[in-house]
Amino acid sequence: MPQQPPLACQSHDHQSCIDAAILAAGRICRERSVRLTPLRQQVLTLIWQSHKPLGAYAIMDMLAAATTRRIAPPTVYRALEFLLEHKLIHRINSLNAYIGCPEPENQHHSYFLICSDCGIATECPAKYLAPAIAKTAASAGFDIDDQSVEIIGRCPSCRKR
Amino acid sequence: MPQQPPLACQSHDHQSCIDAAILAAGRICRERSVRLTPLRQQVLTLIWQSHKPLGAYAIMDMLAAATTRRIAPPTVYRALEFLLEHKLIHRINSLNAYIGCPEPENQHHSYFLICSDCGIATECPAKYLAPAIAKTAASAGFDIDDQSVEIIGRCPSCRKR
DNA sequence: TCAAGTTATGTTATTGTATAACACTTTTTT
DNA sequence: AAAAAAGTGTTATACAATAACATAACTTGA
Ligand SMILES: [Zn+2]
Ligand SMILES: [Zn+2]
Ligand SMILES: [Zn+2]
Ligand SMILES: [Zn+2]
Repeated sequence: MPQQPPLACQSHDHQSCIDAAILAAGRICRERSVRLTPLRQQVLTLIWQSHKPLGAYAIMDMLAAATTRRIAPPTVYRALEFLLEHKLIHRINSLNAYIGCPEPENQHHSYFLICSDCGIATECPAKYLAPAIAKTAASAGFDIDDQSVEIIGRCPSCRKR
Repeated sequence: MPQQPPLACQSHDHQSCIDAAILAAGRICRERSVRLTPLRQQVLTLIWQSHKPLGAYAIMDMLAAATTRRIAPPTVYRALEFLLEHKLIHRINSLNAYIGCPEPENQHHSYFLICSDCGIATECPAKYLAPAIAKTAASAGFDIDDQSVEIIGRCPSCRKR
């Protein structure tokens, strides 16, 4: 089996990840006639500071630090809600945290590999998972609305150490 | 594909689900020389009152109602921790809720089908999912520690209506 | 059997996560 | 410009989980 360590686990030009995410968000919002307001863009940018899922309260603190005034939870949660709705970010249920979607323009389900060592979470290919989930649900007569797959373990980089 | 609606979604003799769970829990605890105290058994029984995942605070309220005195969170969380440790219950991350394991004596990963209509959650067969997850992780060079699969949708009973 | 050690539960306080309700401002529409 | 809609601010509160320490109950081994 060919091993393909996720980009996020390798050292890479991360600024281009951020730039691409902001550009894509702009395109999507323009296309859908919804507003990528300064606050929403700022939250998205904060989330994209790394490939590690970020909690709502961490985002709150970063916003407060950046603007030098208090930011209340609803402000953050509304921005998160918007970003989730347009699939610009995903929620990692097992961590109560949020992470940027690297391909918001391609509709897809998000399956995650999460390293418990370095904290990086990466979306993993649907190749095997999507059909397995479809078959599992079908065999039980279930209609799928949404799905959450979170695989916790150690990423290739952390395994080496 | 043969359709096999989960037992939990059909009308069935649920008392026998409860009895079986308590019996199995007793066997397991005896075998491992750990104590299924009255509190732990009571919490397990409450969780088994239905096939719907139950939140910690709901359990707290039910305990308080049953004993007519206040029960504090740690009391419940410690019981939950014990039951989780021995795999007598599972946690549903997307709901912050807990559900009984129907086969605690067979070691297995727990994959869930959750009906957003009636609230019932059922463990689904690992047949397709386990190898798909293994392949996905292997192809990314990940070492798996733990996994969480939660498929949200509509169960066969709710689809009919 | 009784003291010592261990395990379990009680209690109070606090931290972390998320939403409700209402006020105010900005943007869009007519 | 007025009305409507969308977004943000603010306060309060609900829900989820843990920390720290006190007390009670069981186990163990002289
Ligand atoms: Zn990057
Ligand atoms: Zn790692
Ligand atoms: Zn049943
Ligand atoms: Zn249902």
